[in-house]
Amino acid sequence: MPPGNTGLVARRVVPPWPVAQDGTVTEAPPDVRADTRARIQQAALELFTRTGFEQVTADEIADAAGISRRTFFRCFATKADAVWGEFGAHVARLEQLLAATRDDQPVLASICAAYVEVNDYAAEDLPTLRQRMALILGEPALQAHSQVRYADVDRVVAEHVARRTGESPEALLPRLVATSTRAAATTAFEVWLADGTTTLAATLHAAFDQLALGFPSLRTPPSA
Amino acid sequence: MPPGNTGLVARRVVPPWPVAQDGTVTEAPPDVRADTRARIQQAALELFTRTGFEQVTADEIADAAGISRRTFFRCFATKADAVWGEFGAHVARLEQLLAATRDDQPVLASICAAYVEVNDYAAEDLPTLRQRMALILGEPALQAHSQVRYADVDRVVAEHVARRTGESPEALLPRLVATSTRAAATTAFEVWLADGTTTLAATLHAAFDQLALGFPSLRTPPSA
DNA sequence: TGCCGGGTGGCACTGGGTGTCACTAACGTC
DNA sequence: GACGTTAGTGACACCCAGTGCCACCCGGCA
Repeated sequence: MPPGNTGLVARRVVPPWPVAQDGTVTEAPPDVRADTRARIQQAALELFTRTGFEQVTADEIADAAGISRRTFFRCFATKADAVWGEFGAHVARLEQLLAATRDDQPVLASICAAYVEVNDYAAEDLPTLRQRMALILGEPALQAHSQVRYADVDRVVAEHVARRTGESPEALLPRLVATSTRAAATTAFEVWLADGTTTLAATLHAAFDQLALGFPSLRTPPSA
Repeated sequence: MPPGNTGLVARRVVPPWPVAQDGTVTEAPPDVRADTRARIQQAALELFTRTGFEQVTADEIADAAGISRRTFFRCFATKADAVWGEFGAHVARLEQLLAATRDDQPVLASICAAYVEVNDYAAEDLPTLRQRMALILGEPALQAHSQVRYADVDRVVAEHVARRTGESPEALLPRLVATSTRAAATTAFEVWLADGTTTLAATLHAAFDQLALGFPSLRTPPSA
């Protein structure tokens, strides 16, 4: 991912097969599909951020990425999916982390640690992450779509809780832990985005602490 | 709202202006728009439940409701909106209930009580509620759309918490309480729907208790 | 050389949603 | 009673997301 490419994305001039950013031609395209996917993602993120998700048509993204509209929809089932990087891989990683959890740790702590680790991005990737999350949390259409993606996360977390407690993944507690921890995670993301001075990890921990302690600061009514 | 009309909805035979279910013509239509809205809702709910949300076209709903496609989209901005009854009124009522809360009650208890009261349906309305919620929680497209509607709920709850704690509605705690209580509410709905033996109110209370106590059953690790 | 298979582009089609215009039924006014 | 006004409506054209289909191109392989 070339940094310093904040300007225009390649437009139509991109040759059919991958040329590295410095201009050298990679002789044997290792994975054509992955390269186009990446180019499309970059173009889409750029356009969405500049103009707004609804205002950008699939044709415009395709043009900017130097491919056809049809190819765009072959790489991403939905306009919205172009924003979600390799989210499936993230969910898989979350699942692995949860599976590797030691049983002597409280369940909520395990989940928190897994969330923190999955969202532990390198410093140079943070700008892209902010861009992505600002879109997902800000654009109504993407906010709606997110529910479908998060359903996978919830399923994974609920299954983990169910394993730990011996209940069914369909029972109240596992589901509730899954949905409320995800609520905590997304809220932490929102606050982190809006704030800008704190770490994502710190905000996640703060949110999970509140949740795990049952919102202690709310426990005592003003008791006038 | 005429009960006992579980059969087919009016199809095309409906005259341009309102005829009561028994056939008598109401001379002066009291509120044409509200009547068409109700007819559309009923037709949409019926068709969606029978065939699936994605499979039903706006034309089919319009036909079933005896109006034109254009009129359908004038009454409901979206196919999905036809499922959400008068949700705006529910949010407004939730807001009133929260505003009327006594300050000597713990915040979470107030929110729980408000949720329970807003969702306190008469026995004869429960079937429709189940139908509606089964669609919203089951159909991916509606599940996605729900996020947008719930954003209003979250805003209302966050503002209430902010008032009670003196924080900004944009701060972590108010947002977190809003999103996680909503998570609790929707999870309770899911479990209530799937179960069928419990009360919605009881399930809501159970979920809120877990949340308010910080998931006590998870607190102690197996401590082998 | 011919065959095969994957990535692609072009094209037509469905369906959600919108803007516009014309029609009609109330309603009030002169 | 003729007139303008207004709200609800239907018809039509349009944009755009997404899909199915087919033809093409190109690298690999017998």
